[in-house]
Amino acid sequence: MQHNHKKINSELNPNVSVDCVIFGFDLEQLTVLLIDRGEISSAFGPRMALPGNLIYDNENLDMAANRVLDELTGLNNIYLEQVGAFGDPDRIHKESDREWLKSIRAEPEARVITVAYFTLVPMSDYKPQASSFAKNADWVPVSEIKELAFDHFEILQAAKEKLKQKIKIQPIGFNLLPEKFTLSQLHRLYESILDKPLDKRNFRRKIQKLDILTSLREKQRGVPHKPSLLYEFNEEKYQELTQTGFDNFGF
Amino acid sequence: MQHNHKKINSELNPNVSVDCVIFGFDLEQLTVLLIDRGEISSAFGPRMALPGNLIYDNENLDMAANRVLDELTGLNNIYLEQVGAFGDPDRIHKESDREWLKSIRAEPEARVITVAYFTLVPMSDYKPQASSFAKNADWVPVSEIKELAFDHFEILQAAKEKLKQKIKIQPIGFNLLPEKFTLSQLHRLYESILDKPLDKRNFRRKIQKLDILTSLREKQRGVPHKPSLLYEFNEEKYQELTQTGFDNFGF
DNA sequence: TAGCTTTGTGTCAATTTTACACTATCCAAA
DNA sequence: TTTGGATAGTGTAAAATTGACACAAAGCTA
Repeated sequence: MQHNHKKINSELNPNVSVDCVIFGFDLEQLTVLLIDRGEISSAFGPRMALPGNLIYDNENLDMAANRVLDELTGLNNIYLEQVGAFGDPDRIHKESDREWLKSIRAEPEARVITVAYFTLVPMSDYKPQASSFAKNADWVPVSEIKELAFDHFEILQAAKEKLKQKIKIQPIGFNLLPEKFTLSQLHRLYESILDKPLDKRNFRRKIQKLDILTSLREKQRGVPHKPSLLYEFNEEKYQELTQTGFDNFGF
Repeated sequence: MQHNHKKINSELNPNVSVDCVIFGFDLEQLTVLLIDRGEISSAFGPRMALPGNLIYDNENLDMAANRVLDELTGLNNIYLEQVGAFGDPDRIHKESDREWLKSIRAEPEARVITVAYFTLVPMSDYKPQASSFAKNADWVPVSEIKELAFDHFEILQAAKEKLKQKIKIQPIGFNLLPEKFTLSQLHRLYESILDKPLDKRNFRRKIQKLDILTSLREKQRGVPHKPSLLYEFNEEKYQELTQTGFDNFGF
């Protein structure tokens, strides 16, 4: 698959990269989009990594993050929020990482600081397509991730932390479910992100009070238990809310 | 443009800098530590800037921030927290900034992304001493700052925002007052940071409930009004609190 | 000693939080 | 067709928190 980007008249900046932590939700658990670097000749070490790469010298960081994400996974036009900068001098110098970098970078030994970004997307709308040096790109449950290339595991932890904070302040996470969803799914989503159990009744009460869900007259079908009512997310009310601002959405 | 990135100890990395937003409180208002770049030959433009400079190629970001802060202002050994990365390709290319950079940098035209840090310190404990390219270093009330060098004004805004968030989650700000302080001073501090009035009685109630203040048997002296009781900050209880974690300290 | 300035204090109503258990509905298997 | 398994859906009462609000006390100064 070919990507068509605006032509960029510049060279790569050997010292600065971006990495993207794209969270999704498979209705069971929180997932994150990873690329597979493939078998790394002689070395062992994690094959999986966050999608990321060097920036161009004349490109701003947000755009670089979007470009890199697109190049590696085919996801494009996504609002990304910064996690922070990671700049340990030897963050990319584990033996296996080094070996891999030699195969893809002009200056594999250069000091690189990276700026990490994150966001949430509805998994169903985004089917990753690996290209460039990504041998594969796919959603992986966060709970299954034990190690990643470079310092990407650390970056992932930081992104999770940001996410926890953010969900207490903004009703994100709705746009991460399919168009029609159940309150239980939303409930599970919040529990996945906050990583702790939430009382069912209290959760439902609180969410409903936000008044950003519209209940459809439609039920789940084909489930081997009492079917749930389906809900839709009300974008309009949501916009209203974020305008007014609300500090008070903690669990 | 040529970059030279051999791993020589103590070579400056031309593409990455750090900037520090050090907040203080003069018992009246929130202040921030700025350096004065002095008269910039022909150009006009803001003279004041956040203390910041390029990192060394083998130095991690946190240490770089501390080193640079020390070099420019004499403040050292301070815990700094990241604000984020700022990387607009022409963030340092206003005419007046350019001219100044020519006088202090080997590669004044290089693309530089900067990682900003912030913290709060008790002003009384830190007397800035300008050196290196800082002609002067001093505390300036945040409310008086209208413009700064480079994108530093934008960085300052972002740091203020972080600070607002942080103070709602952690009882910072105590260590920013003198050892003995009054509740009114603490009250004013919170109002300065949150940039809105807080009800006196409710504020006092809420703060006291935290149980991290010990009331001294001592009064203010020499004030032309009813003297206030003095309080001390109880570090022990504070540690306990941050352990337990508390989500619930909003105003 | 009168006046100015800031400190310090309490209550009530409204809202929010927390803890907690049982019935209803669907599917599948017997 | 009945039964069992699974999840959905629902209400209340006690406790804690929030928000609004006004006046006397203490020190200084003129």
